[in-house]
Amino acid sequence: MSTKAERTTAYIIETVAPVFNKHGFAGTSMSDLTEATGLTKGALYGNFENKEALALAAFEYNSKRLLEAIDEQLDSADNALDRIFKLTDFYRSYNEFTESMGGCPVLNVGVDALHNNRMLSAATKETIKTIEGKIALVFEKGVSNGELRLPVTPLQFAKQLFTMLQGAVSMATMTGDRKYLLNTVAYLEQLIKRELKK
Amino acid sequence: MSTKAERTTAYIIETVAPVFNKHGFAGTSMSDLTEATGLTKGALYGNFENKEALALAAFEYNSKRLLEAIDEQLDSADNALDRIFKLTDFYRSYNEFTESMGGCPVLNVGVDALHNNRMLSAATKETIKTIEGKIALVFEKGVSNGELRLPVTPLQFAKQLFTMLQGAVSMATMTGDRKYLLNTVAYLEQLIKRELKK
DNA sequence: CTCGGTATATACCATACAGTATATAATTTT
DNA sequence: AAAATTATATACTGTATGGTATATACCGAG
Repeated sequence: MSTKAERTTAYIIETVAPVFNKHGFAGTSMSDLTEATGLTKGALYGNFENKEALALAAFEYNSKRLLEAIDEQLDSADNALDRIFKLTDFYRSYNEFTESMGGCPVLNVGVDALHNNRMLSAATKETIKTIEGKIALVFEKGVSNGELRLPVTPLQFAKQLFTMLQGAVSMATMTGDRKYLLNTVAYLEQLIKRELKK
Repeated sequence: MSTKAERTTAYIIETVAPVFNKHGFAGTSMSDLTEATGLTKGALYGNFENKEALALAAFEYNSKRLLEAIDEQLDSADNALDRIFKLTDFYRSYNEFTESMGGCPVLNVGVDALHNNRMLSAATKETIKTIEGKIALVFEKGVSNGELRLPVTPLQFAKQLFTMLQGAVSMATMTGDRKYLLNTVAYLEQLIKRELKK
């Protein structure tokens, strides 16, 4: 079993993650975090070197949760097309899924950190690459086993798909209107059926 | 001619706009702004009530510039399809266009302000609505004069188009890779040609 | 159950923050 | 060009900031 200290560290990360994600790095103060956790600065600084390390751990936590959810979708079918459909369908309720994180970590941290924090910005770029890679892999297999055809390379198509999904995420986030997600996914599904099905 | 005071106010807004857009509301300090403008707090507070009023004026300035650029595209052809193509082509170099603003104001402020500033958040929502409306109007005319057909309502299609464009903007911004813009626009152009041309 | 180590709380530091009162300088108006 | 007005600079608040030193409480091993 995990030691008390480890559980405290984990508790801090979980609790702090949505706060950072919602209010950004500069918009989150250490006292916001003591308030959210019910702990004191001594506890926070005993477990993390500084504010940046905390923010990074918080993002990595959210990012990991997202990547695991995406993996779950992409592994829950036995053919490429259905895997992609699982993924697109997942995005229909993406807002609900990311609610406990304080919103989409890729979008929020990606935009917040860009001109403000090198490490956080690099971390979001890495997450984006990882997601695109995961999607591309599914397309690749689908092509190599003759299940589907692509107008461009698998990675290229994966990037295009993810871009459209992130567009919907971005619009749904900014406006608070989930329809952007629903409509985009509906469009993508018919596009995939029409263009990729062999 | 404009009075000196008016010119100072305008100068402050212009100078401050990219700073706010890059670093966000909480990430921008009043001393960042005195530094950027070469003026003192006295001057800033003489022209604006507080930091929030400054940030709002800065966003409105960037937003207006963007809306004018979009109008310019949508007015520079005599048929609906070419107007839309002007717009999509504009997004190929959207990163360059928004560089002097410190990035896309809709994306940056929309994400930054969401959980942090009601007025700024409302202002971005308004800008989004305006842009979608402008695009929808072009589609509407194109339909009513028999130039093109749409699978959904004009506003619905405009929203879908803008969502995809903003997705590319978002990805290009976060990764620093312009290809997201180029590829998305290329895709959109062939989509429009194939689906809307009557 | 007690001791040694570790984790958290408290109290504190220097600095930066948004904002203000007032003095001084610059611009309009007459 | 002087007077009246307005705009900017300076000097200053009180508070919040990230971070630290140290005291205290807690936990786990013996």
